[in-house]
Amino acid sequence: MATHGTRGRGGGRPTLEEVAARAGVGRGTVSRVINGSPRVSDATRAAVEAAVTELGYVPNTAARALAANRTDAVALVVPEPETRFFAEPYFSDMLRGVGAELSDTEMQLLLIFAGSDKERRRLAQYLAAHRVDGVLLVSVHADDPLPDLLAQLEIPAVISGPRSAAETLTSVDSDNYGGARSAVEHLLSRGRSRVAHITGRLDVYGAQRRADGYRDALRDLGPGVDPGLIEAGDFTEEGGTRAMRALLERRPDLDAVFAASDVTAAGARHALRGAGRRIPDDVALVGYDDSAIARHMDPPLTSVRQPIEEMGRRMIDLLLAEVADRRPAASRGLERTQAVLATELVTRASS
Amino acid sequence: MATHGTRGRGGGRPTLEEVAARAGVGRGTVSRVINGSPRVSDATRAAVEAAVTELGYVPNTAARALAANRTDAVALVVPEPETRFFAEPYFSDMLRGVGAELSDTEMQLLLIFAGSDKERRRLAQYLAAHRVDGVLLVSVHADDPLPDLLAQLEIPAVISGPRSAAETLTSVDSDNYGGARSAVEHLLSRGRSRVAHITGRLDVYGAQRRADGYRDALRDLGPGVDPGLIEAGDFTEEGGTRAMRALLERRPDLDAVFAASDVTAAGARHALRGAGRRIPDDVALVGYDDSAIARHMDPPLTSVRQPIEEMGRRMIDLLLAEVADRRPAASRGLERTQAVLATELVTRASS
DNA sequence: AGGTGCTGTGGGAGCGCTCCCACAAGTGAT
DNA sequence: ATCACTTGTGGGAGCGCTCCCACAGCACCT
Repeated sequence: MATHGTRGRGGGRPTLEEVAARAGVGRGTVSRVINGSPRVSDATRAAVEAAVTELGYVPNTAARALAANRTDAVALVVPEPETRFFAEPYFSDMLRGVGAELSDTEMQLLLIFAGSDKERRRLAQYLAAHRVDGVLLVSVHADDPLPDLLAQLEIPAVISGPRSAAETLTSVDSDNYGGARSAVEHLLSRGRSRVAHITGRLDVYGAQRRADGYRDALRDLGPGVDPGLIEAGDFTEEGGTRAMRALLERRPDLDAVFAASDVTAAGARHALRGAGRRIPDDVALVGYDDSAIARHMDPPLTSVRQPIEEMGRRMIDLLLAEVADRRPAASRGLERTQAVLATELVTRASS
Repeated sequence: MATHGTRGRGGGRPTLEEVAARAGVGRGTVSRVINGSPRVSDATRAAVEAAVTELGYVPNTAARALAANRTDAVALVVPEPETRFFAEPYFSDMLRGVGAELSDTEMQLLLIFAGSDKERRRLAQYLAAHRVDGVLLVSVHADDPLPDLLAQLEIPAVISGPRSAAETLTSVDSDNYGGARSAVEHLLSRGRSRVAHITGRLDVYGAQRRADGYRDALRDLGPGVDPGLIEAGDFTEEGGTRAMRALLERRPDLDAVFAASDVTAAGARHALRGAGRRIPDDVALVGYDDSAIARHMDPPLTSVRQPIEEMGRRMIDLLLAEVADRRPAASRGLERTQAVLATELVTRASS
């Protein structure tokens, strides 16, 4: 409203050039100060900083992005509808870790849902436009084309659960195999011998690894693997109930169940109650994730805790390193980075 | 690594200029096609579109932002820690509406939490850099400086619950007054005459309006207002319990309670049970929000439903209109826009 | 025939930065 | 004194767009 000059000049935000004039230095020098270059004398730096403060200078992100060819933003891509995102504490824990690690950075975090086909097309467009410097991928299914798209566009990316043992992307994972083993070992050590397993969706690598851990623990420390004690679930409550019913039908003498997720365990509990089995007296139950469900279940559920928040932090660390190198790990031709974080068994009344 | 030319040329993404050359037209014409200007002949448009497809051209957002001085992004700012965001279905419903409305747009949605002081400083910096074209504000307290900052920066903004009757920002709200009235009318029509009210945080305008609706309904249709039947709550469960105990002590003969939120009602229920009152036989209970809590309560809770998803949609509509006008509603000097959406009473067993 | 509009088009100027080359001034070895 | 480097600095050249002015071509009026 107070503007009048040549063409809106004066009312706008100060530019680098104006800061330079004010500080009595050149444009390049101001840029160096702003970007923390060490090649500036203390006196000059102080003068520039004063000018920045006086003018209330804030860099223009668009100009910087154009000139430097980077966006200072990374995306957390969730290939699920919003609903699941909110329903599962996994995501919120991850987000907390990511946000915490990013908070002492200039990086901006974008949260992108790609649940529907439409959203996925938008995302593809978005990535093609290189609107982010890097991508964090969580909960990706084995057949998802997203990782390949990212590789093709040469966008740095870190995936939270590898799609397979041959994952090419940099990945961060918790020790699903070890976590499952510790759960089964725990059950065996409590004197259970007929330990059943309700798996997760077996097209998810982590679910396979949990099943592997279950099998190996029984083979190494227990009575061996009985295929009749394994039933496929899908990480859902209904799946857990259905699988538990099938197991009870097939092996009515089972005395313990290791479920691939807490939600699955909740479903299993429902079927067990329906069949009149007491937990843990008749059947011990162990879940996976150590989510709120586990704590609030009746009886409270023994569960394998994953350090999800820390996984988020590690993912950002690795991603920022790749971004700093200006290209994805794969195209550097080096061995891939696969971080695996330890899990912890949280023992409660259900086992 | 396959690059060698002048300076990385050829390996990069195609530019407008290259598309223009390919289509045999000028740069300006391609720009017009990309931006859907009507001033292009059909033949030319087709040629350009073909070139775009062949080259796989995707506009460079940074360049566009710099030249056009807009970002094609709006932010949903949540002045709460992530935790609350995930805990309350309010936000996820809102997000769904916003996302849905935005999905046929080129606009990008950013989700920004500003719970801590540190986060708020970052946000201020972010807004000062004009990294978004507009802002959606939800759940803002009366003394929050954010709206003023936005006004000062002349950034279009829409707020989800006005801070007061004198709100200067464009706002979208549900009819708190009418919703409260309908709740009380419902209780009166069921033959209750000593209807108590546990308010929300009274520094939240919506909570004031609910209290107003409660009072007016009793004055107009019932036995009048008894101040002893009103107790301040704070939207929390503990607050509900505490307030309910105080009410029972003061007016042991009350026969109905209208709580300013479902969570508050859950707290009230706890106190009522503790005092041996049956719901609804002795005391009828009505909540507000129609959240998951209401459906799962025992007995299921009658509650006032707000059309949150639609509120999200309306907010985006209004915001995009302001953004299109290139300035906040306030600085256009016109009357402010205040959308108020109707609520709906969902009757269940608690009343 | 000359105006007076349109419509469609080309391309210059400029958005505010970063990158990098050029160069002055200082430092120390020869 | 000379050379070789290092340190700090200025400013040109661009990044890839949008905006807008200029202008050609054409229709339709006087």
